[in-house]
Amino acid sequence: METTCAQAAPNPDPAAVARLCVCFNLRKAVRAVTQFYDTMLEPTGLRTTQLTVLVALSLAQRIPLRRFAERLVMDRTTLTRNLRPLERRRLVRIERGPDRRQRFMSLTGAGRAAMERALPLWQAAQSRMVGRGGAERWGALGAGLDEIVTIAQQNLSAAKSAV
Amino acid sequence: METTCAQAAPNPDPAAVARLCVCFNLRKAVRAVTQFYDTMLEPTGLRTTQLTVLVALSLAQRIPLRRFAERLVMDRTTLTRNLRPLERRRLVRIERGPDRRQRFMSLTGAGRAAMERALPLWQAAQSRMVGRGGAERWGALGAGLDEIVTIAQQNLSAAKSAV
DNA sequence: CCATAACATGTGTATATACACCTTTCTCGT
DNA sequence: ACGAGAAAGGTGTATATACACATGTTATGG
Repeated sequence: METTCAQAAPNPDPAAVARLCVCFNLRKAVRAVTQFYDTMLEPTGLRTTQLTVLVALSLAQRIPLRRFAERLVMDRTTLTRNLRPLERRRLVRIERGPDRRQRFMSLTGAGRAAMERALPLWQAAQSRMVGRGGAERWGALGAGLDEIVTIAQQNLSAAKSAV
Repeated sequence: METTCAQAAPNPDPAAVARLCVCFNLRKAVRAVTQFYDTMLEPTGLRTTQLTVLVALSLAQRIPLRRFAERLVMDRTTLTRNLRPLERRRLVRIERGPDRRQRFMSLTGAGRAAMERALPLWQAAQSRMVGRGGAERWGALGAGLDEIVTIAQQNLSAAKSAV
């Protein structure tokens, strides 16, 4: 037998919200993990965010800012600001293309060298996170995260177009 | 047959780093998810981070700052700054206790009301993320995130004590 | 009782993140 | 060829995050 209709949905229980919220749990995890990776990378003077920019850039030489931001699932203007410290340290180079609106980014020699120096420390941090035999378990989690990115992006554009 | 020993470990392949890095994948996911939740919560004037602070505070009235920060896996000083906008809007109250070093935080009536107004919107966002029948799959992911927090914290203190 | 350590918190600074708005440059229809 | 709109990017502002350092407060050993 069903409840007799027309009850207003009650607000969710705050304890359940705290336990179940996808966003909260992800943010909590990212705080813990970023602190650890950043500590491990500290001798290189690079943060994890900066290393990932260098790594992604090493895979896509001379890419315009907008496409690079999309690839990183990062707001365009966030990428602009994140490049600032790397540019100051001459690890990345930004040049105009023939279409003078576009800016093309690429790694400098110093940038590639800094990345190479940092990779062993990244490997150490990564190994301690995934541990022995963690490959399968982390594989599932990584796939879940990829899926989450897709769903969140679909939901976001649905929410925006449903003005 | 094994390789003849004594090769220096080669640097990891940048493509593998980008694909496998726990920190990078988490941060990417958190960007996408936070954007979606924040968009859904936009009518309330609260961000997801702020809502989670209100929710957590509703579960722990009059808690000192340090303990609250630990519970959220958040740096103490980060919490101080995150409280600022909520305090300005009179959603949380901060008072000294008998031990005059401590600050006790608690929700105001307005804070509780703002939380109650935001919860339905949070529920809508959450439902769209976990989807139909997503409970089990998200359950596994949530457990994985909890585990990641534990491992990252253990690794962090190990790294810090191993000066 | 006082000096010192331990403790709780705030501040200065730097990066990470994204929205709203603006400027510059290109494209395309007429 | 020109003007409207699209496209690429930057800036102003606000929050989120955390480390190094500074301040005030309590506990504690002599």
